[in-house]
Amino acid sequence: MNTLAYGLLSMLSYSPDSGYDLMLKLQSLWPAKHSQIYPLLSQMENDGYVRHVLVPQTDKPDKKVYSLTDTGRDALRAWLAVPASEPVIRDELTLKLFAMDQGNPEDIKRQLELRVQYYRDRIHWLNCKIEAYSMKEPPPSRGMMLLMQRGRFSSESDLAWAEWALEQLRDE
Amino acid sequence: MNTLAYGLLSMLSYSPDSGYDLMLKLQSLWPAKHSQIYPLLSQMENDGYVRHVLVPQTDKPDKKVYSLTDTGRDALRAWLAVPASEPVIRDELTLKLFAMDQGNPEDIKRQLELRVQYYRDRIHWLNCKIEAYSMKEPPPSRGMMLLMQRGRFSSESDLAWAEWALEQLRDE
DNA sequence: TGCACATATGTCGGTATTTACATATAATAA
DNA sequence: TTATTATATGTAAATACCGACATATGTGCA
Repeated sequence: MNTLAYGLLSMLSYSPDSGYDLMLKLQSLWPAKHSQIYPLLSQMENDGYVRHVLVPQTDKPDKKVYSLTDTGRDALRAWLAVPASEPVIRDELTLKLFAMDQGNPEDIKRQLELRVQYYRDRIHWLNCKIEAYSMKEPPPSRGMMLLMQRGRFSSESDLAWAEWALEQLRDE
Repeated sequence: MNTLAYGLLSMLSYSPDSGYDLMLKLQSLWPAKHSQIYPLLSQMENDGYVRHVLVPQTDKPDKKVYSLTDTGRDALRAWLAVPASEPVIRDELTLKLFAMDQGNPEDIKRQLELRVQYYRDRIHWLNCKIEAYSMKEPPPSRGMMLLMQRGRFSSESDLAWAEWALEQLRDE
């Protein structure tokens, strides 16, 4: 039971779901490919944390819908009580900025511009999501709201930094 | 040559350094354990990107000091020109917030408080580092300043969010 | 009809990363 | 004296993660 496994349990605590959809929904919280998700779900089922039923579909391929077992819900509860480990951020751009004196300034500027666009897109996506959720009945969970606000906070701050950094570089 | 390897080349582009010190200095940019650094440095030396000399010390154990070769500097320059991949953030706390309705609210609050302290410490550490650098002669590289400012931006924003989130939870 | 694409699940091989095991030197504190 | 800590380097085993390969269904478009 690694962090990804608890991420799956967390998702399933809301509602049963297929591996495919779990994979899509997890991307913003704990990115993982389907090749990591599917075997992990089998293993978790083998260990008794989840179970699945086959759901036939007419408009799409059939799917396996997983749900929490009591064991799974207990494991989730226990995990929630232990302090979260520190966040890890891996961003190649920080390394390139660090070494930028060795390269072409234009290349670095182009990469910062790409990053500015990345953050703008992210903010737009978040705003759409927040709007969609605010229309929902019943209103989404507290945790969900906290997370979406966090996305806003940090994306706005990252965007502000990237734009500021670009100005710094243009001034030279 | 993976991202970590380019991180090492980036560090070495400033000055020759030991594997041990490279490991320490990389923690804030691309975290890695010594067990990953040492074999990678050997391999990079084998491939001609770096070379090392043995430096005896009297107050500490002897060390291997690595430096860039011309091949290494060329590789670094080429890497700087290709667009950086998107950042990856892995934070267990986001998953726990997402699933918090399943657990004890007090546990979540405690973890948010720990995180508030984490960001405060980080900001303090960054401020010390920025002050230390601003006294240096000659002044540090542009990239270094951009990175330290980024650390400030995002830590302040994360701190603000964590404190806001705690208030939200206390209000219930 | 053929093609591309989203949905859906899976395996395999390789790379990246961590944890644990191992060793050695020098300073410092108990 | 002994223990601990920081410095310094390394290996081995296990885990986490990714990219490629593989297959199949249903939709929409040319």
